[in-house]
Amino acid sequence: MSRWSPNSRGRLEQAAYELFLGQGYEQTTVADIAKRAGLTERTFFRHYADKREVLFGGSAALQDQLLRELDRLPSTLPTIEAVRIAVEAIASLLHGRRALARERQRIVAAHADLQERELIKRATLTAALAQALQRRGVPEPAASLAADMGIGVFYVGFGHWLTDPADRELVEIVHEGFDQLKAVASGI
Amino acid sequence: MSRWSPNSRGRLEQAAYELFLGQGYEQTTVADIAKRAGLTERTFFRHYADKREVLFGGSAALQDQLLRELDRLPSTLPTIEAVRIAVEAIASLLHGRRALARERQRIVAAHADLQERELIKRATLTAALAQALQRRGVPEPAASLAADMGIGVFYVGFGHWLTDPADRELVEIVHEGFDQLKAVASGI
DNA sequence: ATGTTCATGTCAGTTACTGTCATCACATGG
DNA sequence: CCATGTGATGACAGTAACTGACATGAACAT
Repeated sequence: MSRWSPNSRGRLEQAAYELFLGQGYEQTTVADIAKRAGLTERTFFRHYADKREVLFGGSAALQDQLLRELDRLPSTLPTIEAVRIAVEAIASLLHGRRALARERQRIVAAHADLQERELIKRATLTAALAQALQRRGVPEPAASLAADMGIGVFYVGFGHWLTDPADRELVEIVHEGFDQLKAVASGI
Repeated sequence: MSRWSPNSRGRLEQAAYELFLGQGYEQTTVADIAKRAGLTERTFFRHYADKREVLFGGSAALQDQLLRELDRLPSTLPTIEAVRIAVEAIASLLHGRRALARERQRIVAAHADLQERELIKRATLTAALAQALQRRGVPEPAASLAADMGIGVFYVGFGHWLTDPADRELVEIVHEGFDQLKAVASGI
């Protein structure tokens, strides 16, 4: 058997969530998190570049899925349709995780430095999408605009998904978001 | 005469710029900055919430000017025109400071944590503008959209201003940016 | 067997940031 | 002219985020 318990990264993430929710983000030290995960502080920083990053482990998966989905699509598709399908793919990734997402949102909303991190993740995602669209042959500035709109629709929908009392699925909300976007853009 | 030399905040800012440019942002400690300004580290943190903030002293002035200019304008003006005039007002605030802005940009571009701060400043500015527009009677989501567009035009123009070899004034660039925005929005 | 790799531990160090109290020029009011 | 704030700064100790360097030992390859 292995020298160390498996999935140390996941254990760190889980420990962090438990402590952040139980005693607050600021009141939780990295040493606390590591201890609860049965590891040392030094090892935490081998898995996460800094304390905030433990709350953003999912964004890499999101970006991967977005780009992979885009690659699967025929390049004959209109740009906005390709973006819609790719964004809906990452929306479906969050299926059944609304409670978790809400808890995470509560933590992030309460701390300015976490919001900073969220903004740069969004900017990175947008830039990656814009670049992928350019690789598909979409010229500038259409690629950047389409990326902005697509990620914008995703985040707006995400906010609704978290706060709306009705529990519609995020994919649905995002789908309708694109309908509305088209309506606004065509001046209806 | 006064017990302390005047303008300690300004001295801290100047010292910070000199050191950041001379020996790099990371290599410069807050103690270094304070010492060069003839103050102590503790006093630095009384003027700036953290080390990064010393590079963002101007954004408060920007926001003030933006909102003040907007208040001066008659509410009969179309929303986009009001936004244009207010944004052009803050663009004129940077007149003659291009060299300084370029140096600052070089520092910010090289450090992810500074970019995070820049993004949240932009988001704050956008939110403040959207709120001011709502106070003028602009309904949602038009207020938020107009704010996004206005600040977007400003930042895109700012980027061109810094990188373009031709030295057109920022106000001009921003003015034309709004023209282009209108053209794109009306489907030309 | 033997060497290598790789995730982790250990430990010492730096630096950003905070709380608390002292100091003392200046203003203000009597 | 004296007493009494007030406000910006200094002094100092402390916490916690983050880093560099080296050690360890199970797993794995040869």
